[in-house]
Amino acid sequence: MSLYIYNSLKRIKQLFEPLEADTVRMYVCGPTVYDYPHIGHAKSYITFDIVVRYLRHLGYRVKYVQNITDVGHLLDSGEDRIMRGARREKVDPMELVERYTRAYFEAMDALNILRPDISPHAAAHVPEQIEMVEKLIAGGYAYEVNGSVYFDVSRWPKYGILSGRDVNDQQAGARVDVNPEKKHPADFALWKKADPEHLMQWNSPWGRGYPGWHIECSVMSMKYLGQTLDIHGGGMENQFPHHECEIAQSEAATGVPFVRYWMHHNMVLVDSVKMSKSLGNFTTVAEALKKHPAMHIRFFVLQTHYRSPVDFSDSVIQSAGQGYQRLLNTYMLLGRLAGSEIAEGAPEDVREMCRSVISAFQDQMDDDFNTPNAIAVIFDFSRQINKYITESEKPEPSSLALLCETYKKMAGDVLGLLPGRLEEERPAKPFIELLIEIRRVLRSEKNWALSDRIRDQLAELGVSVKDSKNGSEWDYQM
RNA sequence: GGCGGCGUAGCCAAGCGGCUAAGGCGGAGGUCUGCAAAAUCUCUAUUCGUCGGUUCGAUUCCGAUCGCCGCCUCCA
Repeated sequence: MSLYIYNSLKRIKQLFEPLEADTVRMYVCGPTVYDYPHIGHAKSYITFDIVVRYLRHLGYRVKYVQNITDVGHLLDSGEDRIMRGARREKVDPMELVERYTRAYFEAMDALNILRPDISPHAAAHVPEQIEMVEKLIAGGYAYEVNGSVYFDVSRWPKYGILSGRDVNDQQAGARVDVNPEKKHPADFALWKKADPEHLMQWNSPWGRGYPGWHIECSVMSMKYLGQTLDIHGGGMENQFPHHECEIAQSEAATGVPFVRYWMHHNMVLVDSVKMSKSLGNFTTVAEALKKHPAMHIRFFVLQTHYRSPVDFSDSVIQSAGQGYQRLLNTYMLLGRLAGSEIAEGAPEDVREMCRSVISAFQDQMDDDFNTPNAIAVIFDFSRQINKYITESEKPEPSSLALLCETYKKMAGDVLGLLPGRLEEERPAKPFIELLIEIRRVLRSEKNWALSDRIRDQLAELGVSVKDSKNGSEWDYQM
């Protein structure tokens, strides 16, 4: 089977074929760095992390660009988000940007989200944005009014192609007051005139000002990926107007298709209502990480398809965490048993089992990144492995190594759900092993009281001990 | 008003024309075990918001209806 992606532009799943055979050019709308990242960001970037990882797993060279918005993204009040943040924290706008860009990457790193290959800042690409605005004016697609430049939607009949809207059916001013400078309420700003007190402003052919929000994505994506992108991703709430505007301005400027596959993920809800900063009901990633291990959050997100909304609550993440722990236990068991064995020469029946599991896994991922089903495949695999290990007298070392490798490929490389190294830094290891050894003697003497006490106290210190006929296993608890 | 999405077991969640409606959590019982944990086995939706229609056949398609949610100038 081949990879099919749900293309929001066509509203169907389509066979994925990049423009250039082995390379995928992918752009995802990044954060506006004026506050701490929240779990909505987590869902978004986990979603596209999976896309990147899976495409790489399939052998593509993926060039992944994700912008950092640090200018021009306004609040409904018309205030620039960055300036609002800077005022709130009494720092320079660019200090604020630096602060929250770091916070953003720290949060994403914690969730095991691979960093983009390029993270361009909007404020660092103002000349390019001015250039594109000039091009649009020259082409007759934009007009200047009083130092601001607007895209003329009437000159672009295809406006609405992505969101399926007719601009004339929309409620002008539904949320933000209509700007009288515009010829049509649907026209959108490419360049905005700046008041003298506006902290972020640049010289332009139209006077001092700053770029509109949509233009940065067009400019930076095309600068680093070329005029036609294979994949452009983002949240559903940005489908209109943001992505619609990107298409209009990009295609008006270049005359070629801007994006071949549009991917939109669904929202995070809290008590069934959208979580957003404007509603004030958001949970930051840092807060969530205090309550839940990062992998539990990641697993929780991946147990829902990316085009479905996810209702965030502590109890559902805990439930997900229980399931995750089972998957992790199998992996740790395999890791311990396989040690440094190599998979070379594993018997045919085990090879066959791994082949069919990988194939089932890929079938699910090929179907528009169906991670819930892909995880179900791993649960089945986990059960098979546990049975194999308990039922065989002495499991084949090469088989164990192959199973471990296969497990890691799916759960680790593609889904990003496994710890990087099984043997973390363990300064306490020799001491724990000493206790385990003492406990072994106590148990052989049937001194249950003391051996149980050691087990209980180790548990309190974060070390779980599991006894079996063949001795005791221990591990750090997640 | 316009555009779009969603309603599947106690909870989370796949499936979207036809095998017994995946998987996870929780629950019940069994195996293993000094106990605990882990692991494993069995059971846990005659039914997919409601009502019609199309069809040999619908959770899946169409229509209506109820409920929930998102977007409509700049929220991941």
